[in-house]
Amino acid sequence: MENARELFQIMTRRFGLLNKNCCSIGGNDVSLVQSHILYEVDRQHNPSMQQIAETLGTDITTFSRQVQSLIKMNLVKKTPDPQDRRVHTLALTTEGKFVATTIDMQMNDYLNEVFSYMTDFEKETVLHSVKIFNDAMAKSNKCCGPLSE
Amino acid sequence: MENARELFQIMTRRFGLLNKNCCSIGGNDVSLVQSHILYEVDRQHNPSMQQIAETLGTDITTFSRQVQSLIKMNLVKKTPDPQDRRVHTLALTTEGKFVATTIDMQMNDYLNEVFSYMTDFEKETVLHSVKIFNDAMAKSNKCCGPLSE
DNA sequence: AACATATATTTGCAACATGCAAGTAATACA
DNA sequence: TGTATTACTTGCATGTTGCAAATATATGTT
Repeated sequence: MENARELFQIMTRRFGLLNKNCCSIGGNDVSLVQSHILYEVDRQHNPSMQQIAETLGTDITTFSRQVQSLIKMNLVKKTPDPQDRRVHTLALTTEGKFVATTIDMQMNDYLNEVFSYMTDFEKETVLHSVKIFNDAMAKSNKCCGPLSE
Repeated sequence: MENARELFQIMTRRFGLLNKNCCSIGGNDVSLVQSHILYEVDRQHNPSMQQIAETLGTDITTFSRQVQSLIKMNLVKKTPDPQDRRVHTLALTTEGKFVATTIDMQMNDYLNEVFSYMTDFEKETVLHSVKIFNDAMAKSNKCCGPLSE
């Protein structure tokens, strides 16, 4: 387990598996993609469809349909922008906020469990490292564009 | 950007986007899932279908079909085990090895580019951190099982 | 040997996700 | 006014997914 790609490959796979499981809240069965949408809608302030789709690297047409599902599930609401009625801004409903918060808590619970196998110092080092790595990725131009933050 | 989940969410999303793009080698268009299969078949010694499917957390039926595609693309070969002819072991073809190696190189190139925005010390810290984190995840029982290594 | 049972893999099917091309609706600009 | 641009939605064709059921081989029991 020596090269960089190997380390990241394993990490992201495991993290992906985690995400896959832990997205059923109450009656709602939220897919991984949908949980990413909820996350970003929550994070950004009254984002437009385009903004979120671009952040997530999804085709806008696929995204449009995903949003339709989330609206049917009553987790997201879509409002035409009074300034420019072509754009539609997204927001979480009360239920959507609840679901997003619950997912967030579950993920943090899991991460804390993982951190419990480390010393406090290691935990801080890991968190700091991820931060450094994200910042570096954001600066990179070789791939994937800037993508928000 | 303060909580742990947030950091990991952003990181895995970006890394996922990266993976999405960089899997076209020569005439072969390899999907993300397929690149993970190539990676694991390469890593494990004459693995069975089940072994890889379980490592990757994919349903065996989906996996069976993915392998069929890879065989059609001439990247993987499947041999019935002489000891127990129910099990079929997987191996990369020469072309498959080439593709897997190329993907690996591309990913490492990208990672090195990302690392170029850090000091050497930071790079070492990040790699060490991912290693620690993977080990901790492997120990965790809350989710996702042990899953190889 | 004959039979039931267990295991490894494959196929049938139905649901869903994806992205391109083409459509609609609203704005901008000449 | 008319033409281009932008934001978003629908049609379609393709691909992925996983459950249930089928096949093929192995193992255990009588």
